[in-house]
Amino acid sequence: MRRPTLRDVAEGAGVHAATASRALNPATRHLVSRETVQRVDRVAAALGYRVNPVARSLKTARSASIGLIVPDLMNPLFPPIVRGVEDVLLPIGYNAWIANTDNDPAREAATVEAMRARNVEGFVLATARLEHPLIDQLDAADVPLVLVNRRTGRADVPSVTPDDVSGVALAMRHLVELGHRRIAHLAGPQDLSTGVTRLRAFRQALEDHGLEVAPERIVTCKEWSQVAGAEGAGRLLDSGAEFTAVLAGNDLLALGCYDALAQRNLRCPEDVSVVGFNDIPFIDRVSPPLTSVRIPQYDIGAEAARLLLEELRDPGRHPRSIILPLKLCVRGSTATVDPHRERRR
Amino acid sequence: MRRPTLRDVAEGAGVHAATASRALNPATRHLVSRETVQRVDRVAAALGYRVNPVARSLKTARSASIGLIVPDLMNPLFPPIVRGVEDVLLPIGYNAWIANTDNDPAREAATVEAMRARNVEGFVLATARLEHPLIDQLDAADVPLVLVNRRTGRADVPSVTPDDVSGVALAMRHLVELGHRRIAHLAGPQDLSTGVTRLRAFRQALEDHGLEVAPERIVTCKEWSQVAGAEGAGRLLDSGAEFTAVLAGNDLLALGCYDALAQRNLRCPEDVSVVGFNDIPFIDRVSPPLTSVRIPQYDIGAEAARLLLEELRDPGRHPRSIILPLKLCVRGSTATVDPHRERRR
DNA sequence: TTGAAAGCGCTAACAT
DNA sequence: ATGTTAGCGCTTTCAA
Repeated sequence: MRRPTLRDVAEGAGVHAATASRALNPATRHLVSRETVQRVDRVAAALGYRVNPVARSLKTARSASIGLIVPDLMNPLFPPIVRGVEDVLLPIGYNAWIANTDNDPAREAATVEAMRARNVEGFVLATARLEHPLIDQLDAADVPLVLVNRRTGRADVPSVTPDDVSGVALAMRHLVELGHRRIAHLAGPQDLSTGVTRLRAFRQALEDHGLEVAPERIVTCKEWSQVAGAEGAGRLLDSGAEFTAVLAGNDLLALGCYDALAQRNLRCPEDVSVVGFNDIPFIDRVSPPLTSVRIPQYDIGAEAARLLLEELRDPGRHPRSIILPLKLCVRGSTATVDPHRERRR
Repeated sequence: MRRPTLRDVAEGAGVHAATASRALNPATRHLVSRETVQRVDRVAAALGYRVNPVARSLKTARSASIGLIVPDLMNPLFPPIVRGVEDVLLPIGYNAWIANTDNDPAREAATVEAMRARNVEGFVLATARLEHPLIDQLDAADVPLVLVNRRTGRADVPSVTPDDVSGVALAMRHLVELGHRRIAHLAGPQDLSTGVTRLRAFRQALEDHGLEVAPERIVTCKEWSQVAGAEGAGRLLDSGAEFTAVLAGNDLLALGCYDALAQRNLRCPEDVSVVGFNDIPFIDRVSPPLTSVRIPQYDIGAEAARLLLEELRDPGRHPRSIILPLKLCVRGSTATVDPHRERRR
């Protein structure tokens, strides 16, 4: 009951293994006569033959699979991206091997190494930091690579990212239209492109609206998490800085901000308005309602997969990056604010 | 700049490749003299040698990796399970290849086949249905296997599951103590063990509390999703059945129930109380607050990984299954209910 | 159009 | 303690 090998098929069809190989491989099938192909196919089907991908991979140094590296599957932002990648790759016979790095560079390096050693043909990486030796190294080794959601500091690595600048502008316009004049920013990690870009766009938006850029209204969080958001918002609230609204770098930070407000018996949006970013699944169910900038997560994954496939098929091609448009999801009351109101102490 | 092979190391150390192989493999290192081991280690380090797992796998038919098959990564229940599995396996040098089946049996079969062909040594499966030919087949082929969260119809496949019966009992006791007497159940898919077990436990709990088991208060949902929950709750509400509380089969169904209630201008908990199951991440933030039964998702993953490792190390061993305890997370007002109140129409 | 032969990189049974 | 040899299952160049 051993799994049949190519030799078994070849013997059954009365041909040499090499011929059977050619007959079974769509790319070389044309080298074999019609009758032989049919005979081999029939025997293969009868025996239930399946090519051994390990042997094939040892020979060809390919694998019909790519690695998909995610920093944190518990962040609801990433599962839809995974799905987008899979939906493009699986139908054309590629496998996506998903791995979770838990934001740990060592774990990331180990996983990438393990996958490379297994001949994955490329990577979709959602873990990019601005300074990212591993990415530099992969790029230098000409490993096909597409970054999603975040970019690295270098411009020449292909990526698929949301249009954070426009997204922040949308969110800020919304707040300004509600009457807010003193707006704070709960910024994300400044070693990630998303954190930096959104902070920069925040400053730009203030200027565009003729508002003061007050450094004390900007607080940086160490990671994209609810806990870090609560900690950062706590610093902001306890600093005495004056503001009526907070633009959170993402939804998890916004949730943390909610925690910090509740802890200080401040109401939202009566005392402070909060706007989030990403519009993660289920965020439409939280209380108080959170207005958020929607990112096309599934499309980011799908586009990344397509970009990677292009790279695989045409290695010399000039690297491209894609920026996807965002839209604002307004939730909760849209009552305007007295711009002169003071935050309750 | 070719990746160094074992032969390169062997030549550099002046030994035969077989000796180098033995020296580098912890399991066979004792067969080689101390000096030779040192010399080989030094050369390997200098060259940056890494074993080629594809070649090793072709030879040994093993892979130091297992497959982790998840039905739907977008369901927040699963990422913590993934993490539990990884945290046990990675430190001992095993890789977990994660795959998402999107609840599609064909996709599941293809993924499992792809992984088996790559010599994964076992599976952690979170996709079990009660009737599940693929599981029967894997079990018949003696593929090491642990089911998580859900079980199949057969008792002899190892599994790690939550104690759904006790969980339902806790939830029902809570509702009864709040004064509810007519309690409905939004049941999950009846081809999954979780759906069936929770429904059965619901009936049992009614009897234990001396309450009537009214068939019109039980509605089955086709899948564990918010949409299916809204659809099921809609049927329940529109049927004219009388009830003051709903036990939802899981949190996603509970959220769907919220949608159905809101659509009909019914308030929660004033008109209908809802209790969920799983206590998924972020469910503590939804409005109105949802009481839910907490499942130790991370522990389920970790225990499953341990069970699988035992199977790998001791294949003949009698299969075990593990049931993990649950607890109730009460949220929102705990005001008691007039048992004679009528649901608003 | 097909066959022969070599080899991808490694391990393990056997021999020394 | 180390070397020899064979082979895991496949693809691919070369020859016929």
